[in-house]
Amino acid sequence: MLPIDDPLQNHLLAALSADEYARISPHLESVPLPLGHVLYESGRELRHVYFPTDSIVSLLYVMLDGASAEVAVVGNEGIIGVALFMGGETMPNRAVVQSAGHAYRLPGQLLKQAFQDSIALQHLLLRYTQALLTQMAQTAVCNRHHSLDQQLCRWLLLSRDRLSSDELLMTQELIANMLGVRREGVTEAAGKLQEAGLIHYHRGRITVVDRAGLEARSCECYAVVKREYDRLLPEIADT
Amino acid sequence: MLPIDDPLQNHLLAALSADEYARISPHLESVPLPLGHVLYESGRELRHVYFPTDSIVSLLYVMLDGASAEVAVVGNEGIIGVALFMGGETMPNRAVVQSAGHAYRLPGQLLKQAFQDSIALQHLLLRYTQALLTQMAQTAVCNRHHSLDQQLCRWLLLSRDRLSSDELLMTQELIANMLGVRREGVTEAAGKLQEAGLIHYHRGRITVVDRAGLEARSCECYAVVKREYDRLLPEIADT
DNA sequence: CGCACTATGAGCGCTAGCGTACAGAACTTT
DNA sequence: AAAGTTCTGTACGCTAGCGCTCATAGTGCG
Repeated sequence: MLPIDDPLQNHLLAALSADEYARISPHLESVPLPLGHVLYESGRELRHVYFPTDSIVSLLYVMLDGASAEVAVVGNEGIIGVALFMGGETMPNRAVVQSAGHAYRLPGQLLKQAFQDSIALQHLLLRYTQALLTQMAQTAVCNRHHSLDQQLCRWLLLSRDRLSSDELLMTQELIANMLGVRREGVTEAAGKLQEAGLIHYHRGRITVVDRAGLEARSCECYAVVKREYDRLLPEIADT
Repeated sequence: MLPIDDPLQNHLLAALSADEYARISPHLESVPLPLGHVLYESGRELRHVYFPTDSIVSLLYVMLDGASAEVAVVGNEGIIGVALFMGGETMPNRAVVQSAGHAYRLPGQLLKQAFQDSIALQHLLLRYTQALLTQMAQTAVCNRHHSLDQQLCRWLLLSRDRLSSDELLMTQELIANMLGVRREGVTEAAGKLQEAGLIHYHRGRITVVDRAGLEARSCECYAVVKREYDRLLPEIADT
């Protein structure tokens, strides 16, 4: 059993060879990620990349009028800050902590260097980025075609997978912000799911009771994304 | 003035150094891309990558029930087949010709090799991929929050930019499929735009009359995406 | 214990876009 | 010229989700 806050809880870090890991591990720094904390602000310079361990971070776009929508979610399977090794340096999305926990961060320069020096790391990060690409594409599709009910199922499953726990600490208000819908809409949809015995929730604490039921009720988007993550990053498949 | 069908009409190819270009140009093969042609089918093996010159290709996800939604659009600023150098080999999106024209294709193996060998090419393609990432993210946001009117404006502008021509050959039916909406909805929205004097259309031929007007009527999504493309790929800025 | 705050529930009118059906107009083929 | 096909316009009832408002029930704190 790993300690509560171990870098290797992050699957990308865990997938590194002993050599690679030895090289960067001295520079890894543990940071607590409180709920709502903004890890990265749209368009800003990226100083560090973050490897979540037991936290979840949402990438969202915030519109001029303040409304927002999540475009992807990152947990211990991934990394925040792909723009660094992709060469763009910045990106137009905010990164917000959606489920409190921890992450390890690494100075951007070090990651860039490692990316150049190690083909294996490069391949790993690029495959992760492709998975992220798929997640974003599927979010677009889901936003277009699927009902709030279905989207909520997808979202709960994505969160559950990334925490490896059936208990999620998040209010309906927060979920509404992520999905870019009304809070009341989430209340209603969540009510139906509870009615159906798939989840149980109470004041900011959601428990997934029937995971298979959620999958059945979700749209295909969840499965498509999960399949791509599993295919592209076999080293992380566990849930 | 470039000849009608010159590889250098593709901005990525044009951005290569003389050396790099000399190395791959013997393997470039011109292919005509008729309207509706499926360049790549979801999940299939990728034999070639395609560099559009005077055509536009849509990446779309096709759902189990047959409904579809575009997740990104690629023209002469880009390349079809990022999954090859990203390491995933396949992706869950179909690539369909949305505006007829031509592209140059290159055997996948050759591109992979070139990607490994040339840092400059690598950086170029990764920056392009990041721009694509932004486009997908913004599509997700747009699908969530913006009206069909606004989305149509965005879409017309994206197409116009990629053709460098005010005349687009596409039916409302086609546009509806891309946007993932009803054909009647497009008829109505396009009617309003024509009413307002921004476009003129007639049986599959749309003319952008007032480009600035379209931008003003579009949501911020168009501008966000355009700004990122211009920033990440300065060598392509022309429109 | 009482008070303030936070999370959830519920109601109501409104609108965008859907599904469907049909009609006319323009272009193509014979 | 006639017939068929493709594209566009119009209409109508329907539903999901919005914006808003207010009520209730837990929770934490002085």
